[in-house]
Amino acid sequence: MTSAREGTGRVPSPTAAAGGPVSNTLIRVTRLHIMRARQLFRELGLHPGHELLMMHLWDAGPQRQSDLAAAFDTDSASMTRTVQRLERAGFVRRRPDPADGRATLVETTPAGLGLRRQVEQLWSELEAATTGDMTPAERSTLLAGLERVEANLAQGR
Amino acid sequence: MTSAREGTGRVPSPTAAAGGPVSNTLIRVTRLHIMRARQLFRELGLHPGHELLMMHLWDAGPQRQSDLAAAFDTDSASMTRTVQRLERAGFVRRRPDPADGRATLVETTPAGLGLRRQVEQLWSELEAATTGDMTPAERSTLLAGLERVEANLAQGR
DNA sequence: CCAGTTAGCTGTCTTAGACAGCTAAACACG
DNA sequence: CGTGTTTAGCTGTCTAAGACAGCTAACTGG
Repeated sequence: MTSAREGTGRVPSPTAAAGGPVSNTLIRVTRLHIMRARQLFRELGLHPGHELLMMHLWDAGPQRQSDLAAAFDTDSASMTRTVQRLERAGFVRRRPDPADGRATLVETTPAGLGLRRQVEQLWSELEAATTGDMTPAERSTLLAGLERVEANLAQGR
Repeated sequence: MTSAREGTGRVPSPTAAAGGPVSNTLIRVTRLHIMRARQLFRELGLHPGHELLMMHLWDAGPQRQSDLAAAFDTDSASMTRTVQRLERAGFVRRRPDPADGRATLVETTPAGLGLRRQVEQLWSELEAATTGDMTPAERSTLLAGLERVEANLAQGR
């Protein structure tokens, strides 16, 4: 492997750049992370991503579906069905927005609220499984790097 | 509303999830990363994940489906359909494994090979969009952190 | 009041992953 | 040699996500 980087504009093939690219590793890490999350939350009856929606509701209180769709950067159609699934599972309920006859407010049910402790517990376990062996300094370095990446990817959308 | 495109895309912070919210940030980064990848590869007719399969075939040559399933940590049924889709798109073909009558070898077609340059180009663009503003040192710090996380998550599966 | 916009729902399409059941080939062992 | 087991792959079914189109009902601004 030549340490000399070619300045000719040809970027070295990612496949040849063994172990190199962040994207590659990020994809692998992501896969593992989501698998672990799925495994942790499945026993609560939550599908991956739904725990985030529940956490949002716990934090922010009743929300209109349109706000939820915006917060999770998805489509109102997708959010409709996600909320329906959570409603069927008994974790959220909907009621008409008194301030706007078109809108519905989504809020947690008591059953959904009862999940909170467990979800937060599992969330901590997930975090521990992810960064458990890191020092606070290492963790915050990683976090800073991820936030750099986030800012990079968020720009130019 | 249907738009939701103007949303911040930020997944709300998980309560007071004590500790380092690496998981949270990872999820947000992942979402952005996959969206960018989708956007880049869509024009080639590749769905997210398929480019990885193609890269694997380019690097490793013809592979049995069972090996592909193992390499991508999925099951043979899913791999069957993924390969069928890529076959329908004309990027791979299958032929019986001469060494084992039960197995089929998956290999790139000329059309698939013709994609290689473009995929590698896009892959570089993705990498640049991800870490473009980082110094090599920062990039390798991030990579090391991600690999730590990968090792953490891989253990105990 | 009317036109245009917004909120939400439904239908349809494509993809993904999981799981079960099936065939056919390979293999191991008595 | 034959028989039973394992392996490779396909198909069907279920659930879920995301995109897109079309629709109704409600709100809003002129």
